[in-house]
Amino acid sequence: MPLATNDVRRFADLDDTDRAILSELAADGRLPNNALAERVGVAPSTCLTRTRALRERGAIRGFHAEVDPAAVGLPLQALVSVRLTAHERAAVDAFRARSVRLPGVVAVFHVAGAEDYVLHVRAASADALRDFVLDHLAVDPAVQHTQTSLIFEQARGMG
Amino acid sequence: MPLATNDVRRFADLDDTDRAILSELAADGRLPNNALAERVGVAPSTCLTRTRALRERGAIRGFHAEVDPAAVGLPLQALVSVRLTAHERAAVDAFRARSVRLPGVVAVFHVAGAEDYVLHVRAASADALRDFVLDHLAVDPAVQHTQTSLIFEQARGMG
DNA sequence: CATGAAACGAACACGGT
DNA sequence: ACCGTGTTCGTTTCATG
Repeated sequence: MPLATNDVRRFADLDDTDRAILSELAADGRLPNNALAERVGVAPSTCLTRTRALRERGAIRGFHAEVDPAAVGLPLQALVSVRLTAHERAAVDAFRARSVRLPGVVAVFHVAGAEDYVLHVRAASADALRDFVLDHLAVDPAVQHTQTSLIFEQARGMG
Repeated sequence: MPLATNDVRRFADLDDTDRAILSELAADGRLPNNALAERVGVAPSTCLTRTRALRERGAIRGFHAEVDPAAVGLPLQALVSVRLTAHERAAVDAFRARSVRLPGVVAVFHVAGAEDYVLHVRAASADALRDFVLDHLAVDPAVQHTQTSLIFEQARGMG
């Protein structure tokens, strides 16, 4: 089946007000609607309509709390580069589907270049990180090679 | 001065209810307090107290809208590995402080291993991505080498 | 398509258990 | 500490320009 991933209309008709709303909500996802309306310079009800439209268009994918990894007992983070044995579509898609469900996986990047995937993972300890790689990746016949880089520090940009 | 980065009390006294709240809010940051209370099995006022405490403890760092990069005109994403020329603390910290303020930077990871930093960046086009690397990284005397890997697809895990 | 007013529902502070 | 209640405030809908 053909994949219609090119939704051009997405950012074709994006107002200045829309961009302002996205920017404000990216910075503070719990900003009340009336406060948001005042910041972007429209009436609250108008702002609500805009925000709902952005949600339904897919411009806003969702709202999430940013949780301190250490608070949930996962103080360690790592980037794990993964090279697959085969590169057909089925094998690649299957690996992505599997990896996103693994415990501790924050994000999965399918990348171009020498490596196929980069996994952003959290772990409770160095042992747990090692176990994660060995038990879930190294044993996977689809995985040819992995390289784990511990994250010393992470900082968020502004997009 | 010594750096007190080991705040053990952070997850020393974390209730089962607290963990449930964090999990729910990570999945849906706009979940109303009374609905959240029902899901975790406490009274709304209790739930509000818990949530506020988690915020002030730093367990919840903030709330953010997840915005589709394509919607804001930045359809391309990449992971840029950066190796620095010097590895003294001052140089490393300075680079992090600079890189998080660069336009299009989503996240900055200071990693162990062959590379020093991995930058998660967004760009409007291949040209814009090239310009970003050349204008902001290649010209930086603190940067020895970079390697850019285009992101084909990104998926979020469940933590 | 944006606006204002009116009904609805949630957030917040208090006193009680 | 947790819970129920009342007040305050934000959200949502509808009618209108």
